Amino acid sequence: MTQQRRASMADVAELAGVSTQTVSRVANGSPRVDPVTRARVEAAMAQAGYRVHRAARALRTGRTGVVGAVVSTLATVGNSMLLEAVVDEASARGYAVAVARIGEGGPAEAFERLRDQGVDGAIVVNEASALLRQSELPTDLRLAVVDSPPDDRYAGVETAHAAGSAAATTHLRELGHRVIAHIGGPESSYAAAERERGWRETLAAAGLKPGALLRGAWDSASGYRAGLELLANLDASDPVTAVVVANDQMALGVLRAASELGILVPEQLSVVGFDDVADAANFTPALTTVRQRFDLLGQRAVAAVLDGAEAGSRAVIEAPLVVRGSTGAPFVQPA
Amino acid sequence: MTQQRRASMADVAELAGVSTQTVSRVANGSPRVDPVTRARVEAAMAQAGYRVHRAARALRTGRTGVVGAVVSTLATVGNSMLLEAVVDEASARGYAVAVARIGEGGPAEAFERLRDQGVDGAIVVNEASALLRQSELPTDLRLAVVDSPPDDRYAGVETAHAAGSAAATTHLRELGHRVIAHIGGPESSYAAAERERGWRETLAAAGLKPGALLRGAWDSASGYRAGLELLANLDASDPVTAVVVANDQMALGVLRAASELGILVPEQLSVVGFDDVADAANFTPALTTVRQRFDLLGQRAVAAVLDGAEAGSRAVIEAPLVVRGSTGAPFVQPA
DNA sequence: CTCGGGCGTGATATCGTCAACATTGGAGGG
DNA sequence: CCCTCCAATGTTGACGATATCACGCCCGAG
Repeated sequence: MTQQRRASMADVAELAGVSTQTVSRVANGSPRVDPVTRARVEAAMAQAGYRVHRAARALRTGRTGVVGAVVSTLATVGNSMLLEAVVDEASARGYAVAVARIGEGGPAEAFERLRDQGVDGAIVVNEASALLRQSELPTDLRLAVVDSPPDDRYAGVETAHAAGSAAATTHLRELGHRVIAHIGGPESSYAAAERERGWRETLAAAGLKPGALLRGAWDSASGYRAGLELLANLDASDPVTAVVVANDQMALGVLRAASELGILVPEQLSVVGFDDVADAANFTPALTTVRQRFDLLGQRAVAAVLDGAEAGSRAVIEAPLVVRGSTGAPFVQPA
Repeated sequence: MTQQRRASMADVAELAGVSTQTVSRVANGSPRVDPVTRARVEAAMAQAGYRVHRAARALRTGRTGVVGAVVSTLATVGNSMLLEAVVDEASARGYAVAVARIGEGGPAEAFERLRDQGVDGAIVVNEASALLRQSELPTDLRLAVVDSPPDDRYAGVETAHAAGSAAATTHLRELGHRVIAHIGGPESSYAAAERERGWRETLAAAGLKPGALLRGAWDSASGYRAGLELLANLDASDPVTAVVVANDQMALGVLRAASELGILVPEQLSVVGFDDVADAANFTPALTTVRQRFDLLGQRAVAAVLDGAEAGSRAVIEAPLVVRGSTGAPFVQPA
């Protein structure tokens, strides 16, 4: 099979005995084409192996059919899952996804690359809130930003962090826990702040004093360290019996810390995570956690960009609590 | 600031008092431009905020400046890290990366989307070997495939899986271990097969009989199950004292299994992983493992596509052993 | 002094598609 | 029966860049 020049509309038009304009109409699903003609054109397209030349179309229409995804790193599970969801949704809509990573040049450089590439819009993936503030946001680009504070320069999409965290806290309270601690994410993170708020406000509403508040950096090592610190003085007068952890990886670290200290989960300590990563059900014990619907987040983010959500709008994805084995009623010390 | 039409070469040309062709030459770094003229054109470009219209260029030249990345999932750390490296290297070369995920339609559909998009080449990320066999490979696309068997339809890039695994095995043997087991990855994986081979051949070369061989599915839960099975009959006549695990996540599961069974690592069992994920140094104990250089893999893969490596060529990235706390000399039972 | 050639630059045609307008033919109303 | 109108299709040109060729100019060799 010799490698031919790719077929153009002109080739198809000649094959089908119509004008290129009619081929164009068929290619774009215009209703103003006779069904018989349409069938003939479609047959010719198939025979010629025709496919639209997207660069030519982009040149003519000014739209490229590409959305950008701005990402700081793919090392965290959440970012990767979200990117995957964005790719899936964009693909389903016939769009391509171009990934731009925020590097040493900062977000401005990433946006620069995307604008250069001529994307039709861009999605900013997680944890870019701090970055966005210090940077010039492009005004000529449709922007959807995931998990960042409300801002009328872009359409926002976020998980119901506070509500999810509140559900976790309520779950613990209803089990009978009175001293509920929190291990949060980094201060720069909007998601972390919201999850902390859900915990704090739920306790306040129930008339309970908040337990200890520690912070980690999302990774399991920092969760482990925070866990050790939290559990160090368990024999105080008012010992913690439950902890809401801001993500699953840190919760894994807490489980390890408890295990090393000989503290039984959930008998002596109940632990709730956030994310519901793939392994969460396989932790020891299986982790009670708040599920993030990355698939929905990705869908809504893509929709916001492509369907033209207004800047300043917010879409919030619910985060259901998934109860597993790491939570239970507080252990009552035998008299 | 009113939103202007973006500047074209004609605008810049008029500003600088030259022809569009000269602007084009400056934009493309042609040497045949007088330095004075070049400076004038560059000033005009800056003033007009000019940037090349990539669709127009693509239409004329037939090259889009986009490389595709074909990926089955981003849920595994390795895939994500590799994608990140590919994005970085491609960006540095002025290329964009379009991500196509292998979905229900199989690899053919993913390639279809990329061809549709008009990419200049594509990189197939990890673990696609089984998929590739059953699928029509595009012949009109420059292809670099990571971690798949040699094939003269594409340029291959891979980690030195066997060598890395051999180094791990040798390390254990030199510590004095005689019964060294292996927990491998899925049978469909080329990387898993190579790592198993490194283990097996090293033992054979040393005149040792291979220990038990179990398999997992890369995730920590399957590593945990394999670990439990492996450690179930430790008091046999010839008990295993060390295990080479095919990746870090499964190694984490093994560590948990050992911990639950009260088996001390490394005193009673030495464990080696593969990957050197970010958390590996924070496992309990810190994990001895073989480091995968995803950054180099990504660079070489992009280079293979863009610099035109020949189909059938192979690039191999060395994988150094990182010794930490999970390996030690075998425990000698006191007489 | 003339001629060849390289260098910097410009003019023109073209890539494949689609928007806008033009054309055709037939149906339907007065 | 004619005129209007609309559906179906065609014609033309432009989107922005670059490949190609052509044009002066200057310099050095003969």
